[in-house]
Amino acid sequence: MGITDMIASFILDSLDEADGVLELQRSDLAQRFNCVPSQINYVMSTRFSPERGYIVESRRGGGGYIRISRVQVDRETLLMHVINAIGSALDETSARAIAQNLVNSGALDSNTARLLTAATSHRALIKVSPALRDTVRADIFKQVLLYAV
Amino acid sequence: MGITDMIASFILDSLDEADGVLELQRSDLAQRFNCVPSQINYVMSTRFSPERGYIVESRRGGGGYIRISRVQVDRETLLMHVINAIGSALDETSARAIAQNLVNSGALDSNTARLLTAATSHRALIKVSPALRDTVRADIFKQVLLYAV
DNA sequence: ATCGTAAAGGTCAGAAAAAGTCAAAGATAC
DNA sequence: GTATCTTTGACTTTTTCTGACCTTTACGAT
Repeated sequence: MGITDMIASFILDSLDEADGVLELQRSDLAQRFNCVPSQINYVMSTRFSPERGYIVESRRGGGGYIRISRVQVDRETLLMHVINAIGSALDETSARAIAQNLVNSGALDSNTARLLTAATSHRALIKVSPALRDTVRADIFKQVLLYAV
Repeated sequence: MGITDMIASFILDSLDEADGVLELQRSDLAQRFNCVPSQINYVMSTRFSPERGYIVESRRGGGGYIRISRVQVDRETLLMHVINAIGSALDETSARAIAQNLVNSGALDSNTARLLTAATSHRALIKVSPALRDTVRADIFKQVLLYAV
């Protein structure tokens, strides 16, 4: 088993103990596993991505941290399907449609849907280059579903 | 938790007790937290800026003081003010702070704030080129606020 | 009134403490 | 063999903390 998987399983264990929310320091963790700090970033992006049902927040500077939270199982079941279905790009029309569907199926209240639609609207993303726009829209959409629903 | 956050939360508590207006002495506070006085200025400018909804006044010389007051305005005025104040770029830290402050002042419910924070998070915008990121964040933020009004 | 001094608070730049990025080198799997 | 996944480290950015030096104000002494 490589370092990445050891670190990942350590974090998984800690998450269990800590009831789903864990705050740690990148350099500590790196030291514990005897690897460079940037390895931790790799673990985060490959093992604790939103697609896998985790929220990762961090802060730099003195007293900085990395916080990992697991989304609730119930919610996970509810939303993972949608999040996975979205994939890596999402056009505006589909975004509206998905939001509307989530409202229809009771998974989203209509206010949230409205804001989600606003956040991923053409107007909000007008400055993003057209080539990237759908990708960014997908990221925002997924991030909001994970966090805010 | 670093000194800055301890001082900030001490002030927040005192503000609550004191009904929104608080007068204190820089050197006292510094002594209480065992730090240099200029640390207090740092706390003021990073945690109690007007952007975050506070007014800080002060006076030098004998009997000098620092007065911190929390501003209260009605929801729509506040939202519009914020929308206008945001300008064309917004970094992630400020976005979070503004959202939190809008919650504190009752202009946003915490669900909306979470959504807003998620939609404008670093992770949601990671694919946007760094040069554009703060601009796009500002656009999304304003767009969502407009629909939240 | 004026001046001097002590008692505040303000500024700014640099050091220190984190975390992030990215590309290249090394492994592994097929 | 080659494509994908890991590992590493040099460099960057953000945030906090500190101290040396500056400005403003109050209060007495003259």
